[in-house]
Amino acid sequence: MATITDVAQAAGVSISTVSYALSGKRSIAASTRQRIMRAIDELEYEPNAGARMLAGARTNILALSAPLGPDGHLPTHMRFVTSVVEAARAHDYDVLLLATDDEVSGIRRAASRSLIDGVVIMGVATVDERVPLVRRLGLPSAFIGVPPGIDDMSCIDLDFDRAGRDAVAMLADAGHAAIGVIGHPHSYVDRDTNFIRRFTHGFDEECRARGVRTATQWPEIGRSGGQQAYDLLREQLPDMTALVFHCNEPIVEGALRRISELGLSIPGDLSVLAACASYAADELETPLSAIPLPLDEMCHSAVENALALVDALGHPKVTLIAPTYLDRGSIAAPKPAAHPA
Amino acid sequence: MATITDVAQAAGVSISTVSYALSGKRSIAASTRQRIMRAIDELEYEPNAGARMLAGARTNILALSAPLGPDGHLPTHMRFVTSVVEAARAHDYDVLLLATDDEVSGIRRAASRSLIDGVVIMGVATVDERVPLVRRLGLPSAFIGVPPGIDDMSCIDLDFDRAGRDAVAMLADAGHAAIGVIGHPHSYVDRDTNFIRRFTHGFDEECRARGVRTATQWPEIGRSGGQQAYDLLREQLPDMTALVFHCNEPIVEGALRRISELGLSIPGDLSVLAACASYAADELETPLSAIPLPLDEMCHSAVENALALVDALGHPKVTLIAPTYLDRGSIAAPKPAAHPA
DNA sequence: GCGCATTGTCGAAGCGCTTCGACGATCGTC
DNA sequence: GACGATCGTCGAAGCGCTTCGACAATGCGC
Repeated sequence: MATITDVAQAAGVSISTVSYALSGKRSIAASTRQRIMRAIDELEYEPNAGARMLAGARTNILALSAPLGPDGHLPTHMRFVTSVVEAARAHDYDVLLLATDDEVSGIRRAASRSLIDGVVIMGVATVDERVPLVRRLGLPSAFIGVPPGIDDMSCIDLDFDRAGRDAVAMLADAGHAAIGVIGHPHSYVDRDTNFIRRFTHGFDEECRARGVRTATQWPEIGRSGGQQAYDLLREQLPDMTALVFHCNEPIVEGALRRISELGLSIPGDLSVLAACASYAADELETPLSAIPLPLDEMCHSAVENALALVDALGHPKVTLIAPTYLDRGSIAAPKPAAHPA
Repeated sequence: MATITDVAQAAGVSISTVSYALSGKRSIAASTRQRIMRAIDELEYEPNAGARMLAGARTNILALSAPLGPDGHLPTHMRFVTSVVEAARAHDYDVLLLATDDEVSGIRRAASRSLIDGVVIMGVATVDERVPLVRRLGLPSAFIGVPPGIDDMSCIDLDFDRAGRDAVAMLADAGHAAIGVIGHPHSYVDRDTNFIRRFTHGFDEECRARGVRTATQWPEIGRSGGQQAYDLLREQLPDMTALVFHCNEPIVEGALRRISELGLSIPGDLSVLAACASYAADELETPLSAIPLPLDEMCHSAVENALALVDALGHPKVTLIAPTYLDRGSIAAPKPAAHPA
């Protein structure tokens, strides 16, 4: 392993000159810089991480606090994790993965050891212990998700409220007067997960404003949960002509299967919208029109937010990403005066 | 942030005494040790990671090289990642996640910066560039998976060859003479993924030894791939009475759906075995008997292997975990002289 | 020409810890 | 009593880097 001293000797300068050439914090003559860079290439020099951390108080490591509970949706989780790693790499940052159940102790440990420059926090609960922790630590932090009532933190999220409204508007504009919702597993709801509340709030408000009748089922996890939820919805809302999925793909698949078993066609008999979909709604057996979850954009923004705070260039801000719409033909006007579902 | 100097002052000893009390590398009087530990508690001291790395050449970070290709199975991947993180935590190690496409540069970077003590490598291809890299770097490395012809590395894996043999034996013992296989997506096979070759080798050898006829389909990714694979298998092996899945759950689900559509019952008309299942085969619509992938055991062993090499306590070894069997009633004797599938 | 600002480079200090070498006190054996 | 081993603790060096303060040379404006 070549050290900075080796590079300095090879380039015929002092080690501080090498350090400045790398950091750009002082002017270096072009010819000197070239000599140094050549020496670095030839010696395959990589700065020692421990020395950099100790001397410069910058580690180039972000923690990702990504607790995976027993009911977590693995594909979505993995997508988030991967996207954060990619975004961090673009800034020469590595990601230390904190995936244990007790994420508070993970953050505390890594921060207290001065091992991380900042943290990206996902899986944000309504009352999230990580908020006061990072506040107390003064740790540059970026949330993927918005804990309610928090405005002194950097948060990025889809505008779930808007998404709920848009979902209703879209279906109401197509003529639907009775819209069912299959939501996330009730275990998420029991945990008072904030994004669900925001979506539901927007959805319900828009229904009220437009005189649309609605009912929601919070299913069990898994395909059978989706099937049962659809059956229950049909009882609750017998004239339902449109269905909104605000849940992940196993539930969606279960419900779609049930719809198919009942001989209902999409969108002929039932219009379907996948709202805030983290999955590829076009790869389902029936491709669904969707309001997609802008997962990559969220992750990239979260990393930018965290690094802005690390560099003291930014201040905490809450950013909501406007929902978009992907039309895959699963929405149409309801059949006249029929009771299709 | 309290430093070791603060602790030493509070305990009335030198900083080297504090260091020895923490490391246990020199004898410390019990009363002195107590004074020190009390000071550590009161000051909430955590050692500075950079200083430890620089002074002691031990980082307490393992890298996890976990490349996720475009056809990767996200749930399985996430399970592996989580399990490695958990295993590392048990040894007070954190995990640096290298999930970028070019995993060779990730390992090289982290090692060259002396940022990691070792690396756990998953997603092992038959010809894997990471093998010569870690060999050249002399980096303590543990593979989840066995690159063929490699015996100077620490590898842990299920004994896929044995699993293939056991699958045949189990079904042949129940009386099946024609067994179909739905394997992993052909894109995996195109990549010459070694665990598939080992499973297939054991499977085919055991079929030959027992005079069992067999055919294999390598489907497209996804549910429809599973459905098509099953249909093709029925054409290839019209008297097929048993089916082995050696693939992940979307394909399994697609094939199971097709089986159900054809009005076939499991195990009455068709015996089914999930081989090397990384998913919870008991949570499928039809719970399947399975040879499970011992994912957690593999990950924990890999971490142990890596740390043994870090501590220079172990030498590279290849360990194959014997397959186990979970009976969930999806295997029975074939119907006499019928052509059920 | 003089003074000030900029460019370019240097040596030294020090970040927080680990570990080496040393020393004093105590104990056990001859 | 003398010697060697062990226990217990210390101060100093140094790990590889960043950054401070300083200095010399050069360029520009008055």
